[in-house]
Amino acid sequence: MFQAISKRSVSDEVFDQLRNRIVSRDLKAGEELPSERLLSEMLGVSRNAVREAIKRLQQARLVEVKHGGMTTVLDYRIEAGADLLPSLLFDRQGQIQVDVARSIVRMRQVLSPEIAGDAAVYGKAATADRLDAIVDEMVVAVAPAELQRLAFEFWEVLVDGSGNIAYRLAFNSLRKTYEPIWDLLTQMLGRDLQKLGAFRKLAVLVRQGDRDGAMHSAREYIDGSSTAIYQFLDLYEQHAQRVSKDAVTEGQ
Amino acid sequence: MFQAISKRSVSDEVFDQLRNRIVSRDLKAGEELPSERLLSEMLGVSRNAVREAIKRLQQARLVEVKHGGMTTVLDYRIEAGADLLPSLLFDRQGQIQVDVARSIVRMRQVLSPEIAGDAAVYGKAATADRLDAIVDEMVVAVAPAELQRLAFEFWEVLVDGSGNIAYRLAFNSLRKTYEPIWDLLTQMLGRDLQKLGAFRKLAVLVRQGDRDGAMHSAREYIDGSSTAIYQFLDLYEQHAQRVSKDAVTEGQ
DNA sequence: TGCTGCCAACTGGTTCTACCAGTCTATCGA
DNA sequence: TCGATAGACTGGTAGAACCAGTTGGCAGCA
Repeated sequence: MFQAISKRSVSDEVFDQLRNRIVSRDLKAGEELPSERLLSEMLGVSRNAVREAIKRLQQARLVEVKHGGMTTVLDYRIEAGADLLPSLLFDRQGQIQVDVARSIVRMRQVLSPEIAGDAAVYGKAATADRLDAIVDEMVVAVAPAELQRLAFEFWEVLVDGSGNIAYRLAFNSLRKTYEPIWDLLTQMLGRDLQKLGAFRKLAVLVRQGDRDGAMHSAREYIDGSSTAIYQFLDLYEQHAQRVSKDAVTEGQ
Repeated sequence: MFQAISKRSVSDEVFDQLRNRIVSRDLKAGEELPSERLLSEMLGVSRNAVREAIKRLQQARLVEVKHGGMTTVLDYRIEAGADLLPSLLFDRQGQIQVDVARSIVRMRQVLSPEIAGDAAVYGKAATADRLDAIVDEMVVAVAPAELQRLAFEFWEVLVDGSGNIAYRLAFNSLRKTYEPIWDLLTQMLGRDLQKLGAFRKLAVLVRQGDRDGAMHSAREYIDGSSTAIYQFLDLYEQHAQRVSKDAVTEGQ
């Protein structure tokens, strides 16, 4: 009914604005940011807020700060970490960057079988128990949104079971990236989420410690759902091109 | 001879201290941080510096800040991104966290063949040219350190060639993680870096657009160097256990 | 008794001002 | 011409004052 009011802080606003200008190449690598005092004046905020934003840009390795000198923009493709992905997924018009989306899906596609395999080897009975419990919930779930939530939780448990902290943190970054298009994903994955047999089978293989079996089974499922997303992205791309072409035509 | 004096800013110091307390479970998930005013008093710094540090913790998803309420610690294993890896690699005594290191090597091992395969498909001639140029340099390189630099640059070019921004940013995170143990890596990889034939072959396969060949060749090489690292980590682990056991014995 | 509303004492959010500490450059003197 | 230096930038730090949410207790009313 009512939804919480999002009250973004001033420094968050400054951070977003600067970050967007950097990832959109509006501010190119090597260029210098205006001085803190100038920025605070231009944006109508305190120098404090600007400093907090720049500290965060520095942490994200989007800029380099030098005491006494100017703050310069870095090449985010070389320096930035996976935490930048969410802000790369959409362009300034709010359109999905199809190549970015494809990259993310591909990485998930590649990592998932390995995660399942490692979970089969290193996961304890507790992992298999949790997986079974989730599948049990999926069986009685009706709403696609609920099914999707459980499916993603299934993978989170597998990631946990793999005992690999690098997988875990990388998956966290991916999760943060597709959270904004959660509902869209529900539509894309509709059919694949119905394949409860695949989930059940995977849970069994993990319990049996069958590395190859789990990998194969995981690959089979994840390839399917990845293909569904790729197909959507292809359509989205064609649609976006057609729209932008129309816009050009109208402009003439 | 002389090395630059690291003049860490106050807020960096505060950030590091709080982050370390969180990743070492000294501050557990759900616990509350002292208020900004109290923290600034305890640490003997301005509230300004504390705020900058907390803003960064917030960005790293290590804490949750609520206007009017207390700032609480989050579970970094669930929330944090891959950028946290560097600070997980060492414990408080400066010892390598072997399981974290293994995780990172494993992820690199899994991603690398896929990256090589994608680079073979999506990389242009320019990618193959750059790879050849690097191998040419490797042939005349003598110092192991120089060889290692070139080998890692080789992989960076492959990641670029794959055209996958998610791979790119994930690799950036991994790179930042093993930068602190760069010299140690030189020792571990000594023999594998001599395998110039493997690099040359990979470059050729990428130029030919041979996806499966590039993947296979990359897997062959990366499995070898990964094994070398795993073996070192096993020894390191045994040594660390022996030392800690001795320490206990001495304490008796 | 139990609910409502308000107030006080916290919390983080924001803005100033003043000053410290590096870096760069133009200018002046040897 | 060269080099030292003064001044005008840059970011770094501190502190005070105030705004803005949250919480809990207390007074007052039903």
